[in-house]
Amino acid sequence: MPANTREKSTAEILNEHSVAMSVDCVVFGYDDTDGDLKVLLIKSETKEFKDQWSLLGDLVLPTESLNTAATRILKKRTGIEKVYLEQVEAFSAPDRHPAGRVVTIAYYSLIKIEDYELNVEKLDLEAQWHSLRKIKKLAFDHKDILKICIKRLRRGLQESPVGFSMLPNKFSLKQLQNLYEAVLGIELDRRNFRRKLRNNDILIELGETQKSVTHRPAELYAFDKKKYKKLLAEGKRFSIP
Amino acid sequence: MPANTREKSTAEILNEHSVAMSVDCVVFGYDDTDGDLKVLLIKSETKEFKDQWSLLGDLVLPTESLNTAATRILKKRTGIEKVYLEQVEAFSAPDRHPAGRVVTIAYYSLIKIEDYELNVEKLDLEAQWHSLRKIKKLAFDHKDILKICIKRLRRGLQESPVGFSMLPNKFSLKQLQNLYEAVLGIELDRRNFRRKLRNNDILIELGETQKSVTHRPAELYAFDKKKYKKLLAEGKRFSIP
DNA sequence: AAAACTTTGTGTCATTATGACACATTTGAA
DNA sequence: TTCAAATGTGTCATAATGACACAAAGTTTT
Repeated sequence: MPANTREKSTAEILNEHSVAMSVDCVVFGYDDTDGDLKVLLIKSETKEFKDQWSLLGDLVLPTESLNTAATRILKKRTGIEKVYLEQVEAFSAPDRHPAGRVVTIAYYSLIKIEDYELNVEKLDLEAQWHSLRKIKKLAFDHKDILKICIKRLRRGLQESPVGFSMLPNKFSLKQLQNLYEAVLGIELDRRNFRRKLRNNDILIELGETQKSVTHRPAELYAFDKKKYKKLLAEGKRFSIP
Repeated sequence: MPANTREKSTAEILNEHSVAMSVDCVVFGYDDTDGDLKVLLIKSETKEFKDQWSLLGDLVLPTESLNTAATRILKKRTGIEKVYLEQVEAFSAPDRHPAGRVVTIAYYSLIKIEDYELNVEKLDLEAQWHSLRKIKKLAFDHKDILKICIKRLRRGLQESPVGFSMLPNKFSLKQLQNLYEAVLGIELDRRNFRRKLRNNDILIELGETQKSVTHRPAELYAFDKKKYKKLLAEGKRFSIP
């Protein structure tokens, strides 16, 4: 790709074209206690955005891939190693960072809030969950990034079974529906939702029921990866609604 | 995002984390004469990939956004200014470029082959069209990039009316169907395809017909942006099939 | 001039997916 | 025992889809 020149070496040219790169992660979690989709945020460490909340990000090291950087950031900020992670988009407005040129690659990631909470004390984690609908302003262009990431999450949720990454391993269909409603921002008919799930056949009924509820307890299910692969192998696609 | 430190300035830190960035464009065109989806390629200018074909790319300048870089590359390589352009994904394997660290952002772009051909002589353009199904090997990781871009194009084609960017302003439904079949790699039923188009109501019948064909001439249509906006405003989505 | 050829253009029908909706079931609490 | 508050299931009308056959408009051939 470098233009042909007589004077400069390729290495010099690369060096002259260098810019700082960062990775910013939108970490989604679903809180069934209040039915809100939440995002992990930290207080910005950049003085220009003092006291403002920001996404979880860091500069990319010169020798690591972007996925590695994203994984590293998530490990550092949540203590969790294996997370659902998806690259979303590069944000590159030349003036997006006050200290200089920084191109950032946005990722979104899905974790179980309970997994994070387990690590908070042990690892002295500082990120906090914020309800999506309450987030007004963020540092840098992080609000834009968040917006795009939500779009992507919505799409993902409708055409692949990613939602389970935000639920406990055992969950009720009601919880699953709540999650879909929270993310998509629409109401779903319980009966139609359940029918759809039944037709897709990607869940396994655990034979257990919800405990300590003051009404009829719900059946608990788990996502069955094998069933899902089988569905894909048959050329079918998971889709909601 | 930069870590807090006592010694180094933020500018220094950014500098130490700098890497070269490039933009690589997959330029798609549809050739109705042979029914093939094609891609513009040039001979690689990097000595390690001498005589190999490569995507249209360049290093990103320190002050331009990625979209600006992509537009600049397309202008230079095709002479066309207003093109359909979509950012796809960042490719960041640390060893993907032999001369050093270069993270590349892939774009795909749709143009009319005829528009390109109009400029070839005038601007002495060197890129050439290659049938997708004949491309075996490309420089760098460009084959991987191409693969991902095709996926994205397929998705785009099914859920938004982007195909028209690769057709002449006046086209027959047969041409449109050929394009869909070429891109998606599947056969479509003519009657069902036309019904779908009719239901989406985004075309305008021009009242003209195909000329100099040895059989019944086809009606010519144009894509109607207003109709499409109206469709979206009604909350409906364009989809094929 | 008529017949043959080639491709465009349209309609029907069975099947499947969707959206709207009502009632029975299971638990704990009163 | 009854009540309250959920979970869980079935039906029906409508819309979307896939499979399919025949008529229409040109050109070429005879």
